[in-house]
Amino acid sequence: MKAIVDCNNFYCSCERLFKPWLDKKPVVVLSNNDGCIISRSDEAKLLGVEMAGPYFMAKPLIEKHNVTVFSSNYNLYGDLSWRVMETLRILIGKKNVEVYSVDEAFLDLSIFSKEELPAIALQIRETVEQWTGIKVSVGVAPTKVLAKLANRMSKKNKQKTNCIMVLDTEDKIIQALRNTPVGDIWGVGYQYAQKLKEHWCIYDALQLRNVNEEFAKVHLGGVVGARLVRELKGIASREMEDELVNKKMIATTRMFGSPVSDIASIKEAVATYTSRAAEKLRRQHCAAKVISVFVVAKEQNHNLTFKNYGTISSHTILPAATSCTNELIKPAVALVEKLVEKGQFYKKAGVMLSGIVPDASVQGNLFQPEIKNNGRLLMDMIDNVNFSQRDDVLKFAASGTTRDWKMRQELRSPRYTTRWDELYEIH
DNA sequence: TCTGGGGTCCTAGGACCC
DNA sequence: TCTGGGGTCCTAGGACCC
Repeated sequence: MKAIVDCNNFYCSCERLFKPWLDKKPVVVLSNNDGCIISRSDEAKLLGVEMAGPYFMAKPLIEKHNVTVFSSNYNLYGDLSWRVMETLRILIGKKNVEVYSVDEAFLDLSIFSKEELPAIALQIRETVEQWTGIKVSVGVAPTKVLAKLANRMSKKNKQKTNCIMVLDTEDKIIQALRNTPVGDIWGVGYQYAQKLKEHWCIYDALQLRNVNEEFAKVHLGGVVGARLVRELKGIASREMEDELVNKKMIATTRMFGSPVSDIASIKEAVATYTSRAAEKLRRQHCAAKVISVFVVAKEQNHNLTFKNYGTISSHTILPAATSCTNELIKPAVALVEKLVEKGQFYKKAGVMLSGIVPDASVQGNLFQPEIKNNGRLLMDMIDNVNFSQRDDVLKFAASGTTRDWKMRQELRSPRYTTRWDELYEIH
């Protein structure tokens, strides 16, 4: 059996932890640039504040009901996430925990007997809350997809379920599937849900479970769909994954605080993103062979959908994989030069690193037979200083000093647990 | 001049997730 | 005026090879 542990309204819970007077009060957390709403407390949900809705549209409702609003504070969330995951690792063993996202982890519970599972689930929920202050929900079932489904149910009626749902019999599973709309299954997104309903009158999870694998293969994205249907049937087809797998792509992308047309500013932004991406790369002890840059033009025509419009990108293949910021900034800035048009306003830019290899195995080439790693020592030093002092004490000149393009983040709370000068104080 | 079958590798793009 | 950021996996199709 498998479980998924999911933190309830995670970002909101993190904020409340240090502001207990917000308990039972409506709270929301905004995305970067204070663009849209990415976490809501139960009270905010009840008021009808939409998930992923633009902040400016929800603002009247938010002000009317006195909802407390925060900009996202990823330092805080990241640290609390680590505490939750560490608690899980202590409780059921490092090997049996797969961190799936900042607020979710899968657990392999096959070391326990079926009879023990409800008690184990309860112990997990209580211990995490006691040790970290974060409330979690636990869903238990034979497969990951069914565990996700159980978790969803546990959250639906918290009084009744106590945030725990164990689907350990065929009857319970069938009942659960029947009550789950097809679009709420993990792995069925908007497109597939529409298609299933319109073309084949498949509305709930039980109906989807009863299709044959061929159908799933043809209509739900090949082997992915076939696996999904097997999982619904209770046949585990998404196994626990090894952690510590290195990322195959590393991206740093941001909206600008307001549209920018000045090419020098865009270069600064891209240089800054490159530094950040290179840090991530070094943290996993890797080097990258390909760097891509994209910019997104500001819409000029409101009939166009805001997403994906006006994105242009280009990439450079480096002579040898590297993780040195300076070696990456140079091609990145050259790409900006190539992409950006004079007079055009841009609202977003990003840097992506791919062709990622462990840095122990960096391949030289004919013209650059020997990879000198002096740069790496310098980089480590910079990373250490930036980590122990504060972000970007040391940075490359190309990143600029004024940063007019920086995103808005007007409502961020202190980084209580990761900065000495922002430590929580009791008076 | 015209012509097969089988394979690999790479990239772009689509779908999904939180 | 104002709509996030960071990932994954898979497939189709083109280039190239024997």
